[in-house]
Amino acid sequence: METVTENQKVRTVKKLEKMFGHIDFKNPPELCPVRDVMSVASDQWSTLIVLWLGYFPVLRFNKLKKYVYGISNKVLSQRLKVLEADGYIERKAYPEVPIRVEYSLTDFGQSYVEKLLDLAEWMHDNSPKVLANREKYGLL
Amino acid sequence: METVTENQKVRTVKKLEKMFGHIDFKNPPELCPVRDVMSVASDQWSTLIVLWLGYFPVLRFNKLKKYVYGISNKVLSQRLKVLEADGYIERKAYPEVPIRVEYSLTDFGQSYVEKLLDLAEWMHDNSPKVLANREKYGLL
DNA sequence: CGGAATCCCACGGGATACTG
DNA sequence: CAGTATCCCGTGGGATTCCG
Repeated sequence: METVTENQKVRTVKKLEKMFGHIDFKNPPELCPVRDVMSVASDQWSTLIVLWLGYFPVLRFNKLKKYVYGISNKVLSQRLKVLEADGYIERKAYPEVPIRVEYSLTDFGQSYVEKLLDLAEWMHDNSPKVLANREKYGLL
Repeated sequence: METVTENQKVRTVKKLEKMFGHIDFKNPPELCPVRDVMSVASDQWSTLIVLWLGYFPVLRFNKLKKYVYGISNKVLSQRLKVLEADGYIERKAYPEVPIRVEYSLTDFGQSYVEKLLDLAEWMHDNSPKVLANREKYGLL
């Protein structure tokens, strides 16, 4: 059970002040990190990909597809491209026959995984609570 | 610049082991917290809603719609319902005319915001790096 | 004011087949 | 093996209207 102190709340507000305080809603802000950057990396499939690459230091396309079960070829290669472009992962192709391609986290991606994993762990620990809520809510 | 030590990596793997280690890919796992719970709360619109409710202790529908600019009525009320069902937020309706409805974080939601904010801050701090990567990647 | 309802379209994304 | 290309479908979600 996590109790939230008033002090924590105040600190939270302060942080959010820095992130959101300056936004002018008349003129849509140029660029919002949460919208533009975080939404990409925190997409449902991308998070799974990144987490699995945090688990195994290096993975090939089809392994990844197996672990991130349910993902299609199209979406997987799409997400991999974006994650590479944004600097989270690295792609190494070996010109053998048949070709071999290895994906791994960059240092940047590794530090992202640490953060993401904090959240994932919290979700993991609290999912029973959420599911209980859901059910209770459904019964009303 | 964040350097990732080998020790950190090892701890990361250990955590992921606990979360993912037991999964059997032949039979799709019953329920995965990251897929089922996290994906809901970490949806792009939901994160923005939750963060704004961390900023302002209580918000009404139209205020929320203003802050989470770009969101439609439909999606906003949809997300609010889900967030309420999952226990992150609380909805209070005052039977005045015209009716007034106030949304706020539950204690549970507040503790979620703390976690989410950690990630958002990291994104905020690192978005320049990501955007630089993106551009460089685009030029190749 | 806070939504629910309706309509409608774009496009995200699944399945399959094909290629370097 | 690692994707790309194609096709096709479902639905998420935007705009608008209406109701309590």
